[in-house]
Amino acid sequence: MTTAEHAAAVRSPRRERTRERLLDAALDVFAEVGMQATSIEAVCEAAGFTRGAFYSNFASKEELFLALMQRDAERQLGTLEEVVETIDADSLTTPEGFRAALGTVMSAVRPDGGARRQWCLVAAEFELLALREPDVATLYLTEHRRIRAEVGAVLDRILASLGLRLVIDTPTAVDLLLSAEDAASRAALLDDRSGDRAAPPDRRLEALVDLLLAPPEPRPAT
Amino acid sequence: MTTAEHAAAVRSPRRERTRERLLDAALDVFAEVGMQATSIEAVCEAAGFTRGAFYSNFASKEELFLALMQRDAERQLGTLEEVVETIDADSLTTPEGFRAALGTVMSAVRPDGGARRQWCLVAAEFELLALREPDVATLYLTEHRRIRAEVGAVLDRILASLGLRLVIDTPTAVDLLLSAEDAASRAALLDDRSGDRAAPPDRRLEALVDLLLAPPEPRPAT
DNA sequence: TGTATCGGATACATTCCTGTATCGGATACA
DNA sequence: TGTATCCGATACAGGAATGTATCCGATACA
Repeated sequence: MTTAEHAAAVRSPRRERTRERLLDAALDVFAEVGMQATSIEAVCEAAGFTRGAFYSNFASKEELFLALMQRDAERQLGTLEEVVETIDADSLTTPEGFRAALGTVMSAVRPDGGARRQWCLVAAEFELLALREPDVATLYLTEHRRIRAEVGAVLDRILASLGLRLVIDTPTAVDLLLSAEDAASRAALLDDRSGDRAAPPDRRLEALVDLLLAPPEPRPAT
Repeated sequence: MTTAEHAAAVRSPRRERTRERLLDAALDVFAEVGMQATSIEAVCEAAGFTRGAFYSNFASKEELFLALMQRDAERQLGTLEEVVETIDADSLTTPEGFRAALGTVMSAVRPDGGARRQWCLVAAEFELLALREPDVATLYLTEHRRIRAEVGAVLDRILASLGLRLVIDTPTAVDLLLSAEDAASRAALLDDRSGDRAAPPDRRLEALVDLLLAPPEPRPAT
């Protein structure tokens, strides 16, 4: 603990490098076998260090995990802001533009490609940890509120430039969008993992966007 | 392993009782500290047994966990069917009736009260396990498909008796409803855990129902 | 290039958990 | 009530991960 406080204070380039390597390795290993199931030893081995290096940088496995979450949250917010620039460049005039822009935003918030799986798994574990430990809960919440606020602001800007407003308030819409996105990502990974190649594509997000944007009147049954 | 296969075959009342007690204890402990973090020893202690009892009933901690998930899935489907009976008794003629009936269905699928927290935590861990191990994934998926199918059937019946149909297809609507419900539950637990008493109530589900049921035209910005 | 400091490696003691083999008491049935 | 069977308790051996104390080599700076 004293060691870790020391490490937090002193910032040498060498320290920073091994911290990064440890965090990268942790992401891999945590995603593969789960954070609870991974030993500190396993992370160190994956990073090419011994436990000595670990204990001179982190006090515990949980501290490492939280550091990882924080780092990646920063990165996400960064890419989100980058993407927002891109959107501003477009001239948004049609609902199609809205859909495209929203898709861009969502894919910025939730990474894709190989990192998507890792992100999904580790984020789920972060939430799980937050559901149990109050300290982690507040950390998790503040982080997520930042992202939700950012997405909400972007959404508002897009809508304003389109001259539209949604049926429901923006924060709730953002909640719905993000939770649908998360659920859809996990469902896709589940289908993939179960070897179910014939799984139907997930229509959740598109359907939700349709509902939010251009909802027709309910029709009598045919 | 041989022991467990034996146990699976033989069904004495005594065995059944200790199995139940072990499962109940497992639910408590798993929910409290997480399934990976709990030792078999801890479950046995909570159940008032020693590890000898455990190993004569289950082969591994994972087998125990899966048995628990299966038992509670059965129970959920059971209560869901009970609730469906209740709904049929009502005379559904108004959209308000729809909202009320849908609420009943949702609360049947996702238990409330003290069990809600436990269910949330353990279900999240189940999903996480499924995201990693293919066997668990197929198990998880078949189970969830049963529930989704059941909820979808109920939804269709309700809509038919109202003479309405939704803007989007029922399966997608069910997916949206269930994932919104799950996300809202978790968010509520998170707020609770972080001690955030001033957290605004979650409007996700209501908003989604509104969107699904009586969506007005998008309005120009004021 | 010499040197002091920093940081990762090594070794060790400790703790906890697991799985199995065996024992003894409870239970069900005549 | 007697008895055979079943099942949970006990004891033991082995393994694995943790945290710490210490050491030594690399790095940065004069």
